[in-house]
Amino acid sequence: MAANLKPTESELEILQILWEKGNCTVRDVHEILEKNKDAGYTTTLKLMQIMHEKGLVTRDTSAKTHIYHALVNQEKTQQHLVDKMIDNVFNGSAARLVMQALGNHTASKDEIDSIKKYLDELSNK
Amino acid sequence: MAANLKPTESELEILQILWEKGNCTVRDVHEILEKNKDAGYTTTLKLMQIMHEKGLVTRDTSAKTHIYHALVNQEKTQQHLVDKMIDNVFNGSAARLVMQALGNHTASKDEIDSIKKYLDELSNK
DNA sequence: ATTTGAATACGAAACAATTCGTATATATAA
DNA sequence: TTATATATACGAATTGTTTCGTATTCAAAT
Repeated sequence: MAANLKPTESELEILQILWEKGNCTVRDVHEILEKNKDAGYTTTLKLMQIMHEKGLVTRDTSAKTHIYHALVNQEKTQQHLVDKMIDNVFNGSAARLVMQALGNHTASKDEIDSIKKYLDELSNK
Repeated sequence: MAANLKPTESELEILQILWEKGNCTVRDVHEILEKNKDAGYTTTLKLMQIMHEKGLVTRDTSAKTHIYHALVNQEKTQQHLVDKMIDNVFNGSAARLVMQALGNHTASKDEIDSIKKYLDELSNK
């Protein structure tokens, strides 16, 4: 089953949690989600079941409480979404996206410095 | 009517054309869309009608053939989408998005230079 | 005047994403 | 052992997006 690189928004919220935590139960995920939005427990459960059907996550069902784990790669998924946005929203210009991203979103000095460093490495290749 | 800053994917495709061209008929838009995807004329028409209902575009209906014009601001829309992506996909880190955007998407030397210049201005403010 | 071509309007089907109610199983504490 | 709390499974309602068929209007060419 080919890994789906275009998760929906809800799926992405869940993936982010799984990427960070590694292994989670539905309840783990749900408790974190609840902080920012409100939806019932069974909604989260259903979403994660669908994600499993789609091959976005694996789960260990050996115990009563299942343990979920992200199956799609974080970087690849991010890359795919960024590429799509560059194409879809910025007419193919990565630079325009970058400036837009840094413009209003007040990156800290540290962040800006690390980006500069990164750019230097990039141009020296 | 509050301007909708979260256009759907199809709407975004149309907005991009309107942002670039300024004024367009449905046919203008449709002919450009057709190059990349295939969908019937009435599909494009319907989408643009819906966009009008939502307040994403205005149109001049004084002649038989209506003329459409984007009503939402390009930069604001882009900003909104980028912010959402930073939040949604990169856990709030603009820097991570920037690096991901520049990493694979091989920005040209010129682009990289202009980004550097931009960053310098940013840190001197 | 009639035909033809191109435009809009509108409804509805097809598809996708989200939400939640209810049934059922299972472990644990009383 | 029974009650309770917590899990999963599953179906279905709801909402949003996309697509297109068909009806109608209007202008221009014949």
